[in-house]
Amino acid sequence: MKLSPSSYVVLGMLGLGARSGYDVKRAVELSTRFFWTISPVQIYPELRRLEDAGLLQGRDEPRGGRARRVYDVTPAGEAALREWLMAAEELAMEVRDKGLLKLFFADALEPADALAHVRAMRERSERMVRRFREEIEPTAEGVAEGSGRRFPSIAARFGRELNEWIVQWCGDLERELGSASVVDGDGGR
Amino acid sequence: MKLSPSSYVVLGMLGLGARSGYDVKRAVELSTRFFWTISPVQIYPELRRLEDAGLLQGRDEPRGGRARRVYDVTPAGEAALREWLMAAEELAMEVRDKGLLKLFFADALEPADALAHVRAMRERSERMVRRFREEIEPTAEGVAEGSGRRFPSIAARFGRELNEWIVQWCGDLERELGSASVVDGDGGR
DNA sequence: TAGGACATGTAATGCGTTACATGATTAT
DNA sequence: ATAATCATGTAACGCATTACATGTCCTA
Repeated sequence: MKLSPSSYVVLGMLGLGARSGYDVKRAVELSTRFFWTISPVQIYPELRRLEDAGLLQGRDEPRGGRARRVYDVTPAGEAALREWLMAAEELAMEVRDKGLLKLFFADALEPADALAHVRAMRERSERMVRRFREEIEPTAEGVAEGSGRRFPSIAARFGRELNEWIVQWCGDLERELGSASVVDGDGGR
Repeated sequence: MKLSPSSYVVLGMLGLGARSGYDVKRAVELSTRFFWTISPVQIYPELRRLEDAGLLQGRDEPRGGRARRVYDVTPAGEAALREWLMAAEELAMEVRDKGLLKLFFADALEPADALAHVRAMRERSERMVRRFREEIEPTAEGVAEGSGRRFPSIAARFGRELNEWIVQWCGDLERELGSASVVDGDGGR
């Protein structure tokens, strides 16, 4: 029985206090989404698999007439999570960024259009910074105050500061491209 | 006929001077790989599709007895690339980073192990910085000197500087975590 | 009383990877 | 002679998304 990183997202979220599949879904939307997306539909089958493997203990706990199944992490589940966290494996970071991809090919555009594209990239990260500030970091800090878990908040800080860095970088590039009416031989700093 | 971003990677690489599928494969490995991976196997069917759509013109050009098919971008292909580059669409950046994911759940670890994990993340980005410096940026600068195309080099600079930023960030976090944990003293073992 | 959040799924599809497969040319 | 690189694929599989589907509870 091999678990994927997505399995550990589900397992880990239950460890952080989520009880139902729906809790996991909401928690993911406010946190790991930004560095590990899983779609809502795969959460429920994953919960079943983890229960079959003995890493979760589930029971039905309907809210009124509404079906609902809640889970607890078993000692075996906690051990499996820790084992995965400590495993020395490739930590490969994969990025799929249409913005950067288009930037790469931007020589096919007029300079003004290339500049507009960099501006769009900057604005995208500005929106992300706001999103982190207003939603994600406050939620993560709530977790820290409630349970003493500090790393969700640290990961959120990474997300915000990364996007702040991108905003800065795009701003610099905009100035570089804007002032490059004259052909320069110097590649920059 | 809808083209995916991966289609435009192939189309764009031919626009940047690649001639065969194999050329595209090598170019991707040294450039877009880091923000848009496509696996070698999907390049060849993609070339056929683009040719069927009239965006490429291919012809067989064997090297000795070795089969080889080379492609030229048609005017329709150039137009399609420009149109995609200018399209106002979501530039969604997706990141799949096991390192960050594990950091998010690192409260389940002993402080010393969490610190070791941040160190591993830093070392990963240090390797990436070297990779960019030694392979990717020189290649991209070769393109710039050869053809005047500057954006591949700008994208490479983004990759290096981003990883430099991550190295910095992880270093800061290591100091923050190191000074907080009075418990372990094996930092210099 | 209607809309949104809660709660959980199924079915079909597509995308991409892994593993496998072939064979020629060039450098050592 | 052998390894590495050039060059191009096929087949099977699995993961993940999209679209669809169902029904309850709460709030304005």
